[in-house]
Amino acid sequence: MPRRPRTETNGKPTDSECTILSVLWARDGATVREVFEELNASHQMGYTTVLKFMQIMTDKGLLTKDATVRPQVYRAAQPRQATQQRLVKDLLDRAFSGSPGTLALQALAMRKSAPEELREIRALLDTLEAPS
Amino acid sequence: MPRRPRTETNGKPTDSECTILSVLWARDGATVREVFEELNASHQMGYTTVLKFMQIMTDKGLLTKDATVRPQVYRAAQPRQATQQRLVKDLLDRAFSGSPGTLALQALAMRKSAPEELREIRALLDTLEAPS
DNA sequence: GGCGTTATACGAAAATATTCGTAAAAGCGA
DNA sequence: TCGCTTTTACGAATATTTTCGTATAACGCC
Repeated sequence: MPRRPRTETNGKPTDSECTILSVLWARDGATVREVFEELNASHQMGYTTVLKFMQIMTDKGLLTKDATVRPQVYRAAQPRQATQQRLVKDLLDRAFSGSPGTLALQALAMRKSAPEELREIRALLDTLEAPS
Repeated sequence: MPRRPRTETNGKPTDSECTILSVLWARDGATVREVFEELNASHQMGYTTVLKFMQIMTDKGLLTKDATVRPQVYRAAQPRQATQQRLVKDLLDRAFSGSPGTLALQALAMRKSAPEELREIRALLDTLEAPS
């Protein structure tokens, strides 16, 4: 008989949660309907499905909601970068032998990036390579 | 009454599957026991659990197994890079607004990378920046 | 060949994630 | 205020992932 509950949270938001967070990061506050409008276009997700996710995420502490305004406004509880950092760390450990360089290479090779970003990366490389 | 089966596979291996793939990528072929030994150290995962995963993954086409040798030997069915690519793409779309540069930056800022990798990245940046 | 050990197959419980229906609550005009 | 629309709350079916127990098969040795 199967057992062993194993309660271990890696703290990482699920795929769907990331999708929703992504929308919120780009807007700094949005109603369920607004999020729904955007997700319904790309993914096919019902209104109450989105609502439910946002409620669950609020319970988990991933979102905060302002209930003083009528259509309630939700916001990401954690800064974007902090969450992204967790996601990257997880992917790194799980599928890149913890090698950030390999991951960075794969990411850059994926699509063409903005020249601006490339310059930023170069700058970061400078600080990383020349510590002294 | 809840419905809507929704059968949509994003093709991405699950977290546990990635963990196992990671071990196989580093060895080019391993028995269940070998994978187990390694995972039991880091994560706490029972022997049959690992076995089951590897069987499921074989069914899914993620692994191949050589049943001609006695302790059967498993291998990743897809090249490492191809799978990593899929994972990166998914993360990119889901949490980085599709911006590879941002992801690369986060990855590099995470831990210190080998100087060698940094040079590789710089080289890649050169080809990306100076097309002509 | 018989026996103890290791390996594989099979099945299913438990935990988690995803999807909505439905009903109650809140707003809004007429 | 009454009825209609929009928003929230709640609960639950489904699907997916993770976890193993147990049973069977294969080996290795004596």
